Amino acid sequence: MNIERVKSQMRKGVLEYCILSIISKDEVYASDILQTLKDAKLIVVEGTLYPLLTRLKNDGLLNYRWEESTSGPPRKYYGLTEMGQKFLQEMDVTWQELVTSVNHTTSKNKNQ
Amino acid sequence: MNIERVKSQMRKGVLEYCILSIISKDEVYASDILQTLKDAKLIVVEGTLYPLLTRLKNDGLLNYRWEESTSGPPRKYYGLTEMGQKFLQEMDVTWQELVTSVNHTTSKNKNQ
DNA sequence: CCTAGTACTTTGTAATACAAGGTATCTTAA
DNA sequence: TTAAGATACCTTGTATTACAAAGTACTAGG
Repeated sequence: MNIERVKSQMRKGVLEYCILSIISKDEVYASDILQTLKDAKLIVVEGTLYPLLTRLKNDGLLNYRWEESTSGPPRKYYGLTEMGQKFLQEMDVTWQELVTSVNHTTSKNKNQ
Repeated sequence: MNIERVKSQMRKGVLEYCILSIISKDEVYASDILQTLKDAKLIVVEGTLYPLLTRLKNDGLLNYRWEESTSGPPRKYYGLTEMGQKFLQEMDVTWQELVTSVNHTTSKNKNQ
């Protein structure tokens, strides 16, 4: 048991939410997403992200288009589907509710 | 893919944190914890909680004492060890950092 | 071509939440 | 005294999924 495992656990739950949110702002490809998450200290590795993107696509929340790159192989640029946008809105609510619940449960005041 | 799965996912990451926090406020037994979590809309079932309490105890974060009940079999009342208290403090920080990271990542403003 | 860099994919493993069922203890009431 | 119901704790099997590590494929530059 160490704090890193806890951090990893907490991250898991919000990964999909953060990824959908990142994609909602701009068409991006995997490396962009990794960099954005890294900047936000939400560390994720390739082997986690790629299967997750595939899953979200198969669930109809994402779509993508191939785009040529001037510095390597072509990239998959992801965007939100209409369904993805609706889902993201629900996740916004879910996240806010979770924050409220956790802050309430963990508040120092015993009788709350 | 449905929003319930997402909620469940998000809950997972903070379960240990909430449970340690609940125990830090008062000596409680499993049913107390379940009720507190339920009140906070952090639904958990027995089959999840018991193994988790055992794990936290084996990791040295919790201890317990048996106490007779006037309305059924004896109960295990859990308390935090010194190590558990320290760990809880680290989790407080970890949770705050996560909230900051997620809110940052999912803010509507593209350039933040 | 060969090497280095970039991008995407796959495979195996470990962790763990949950559903469902099980065991043990205690109280109550006939 | 015993059967039924309630309470409390525990176990097993399954599915999900993050991660590490290794693999495949494409491009550019010398």
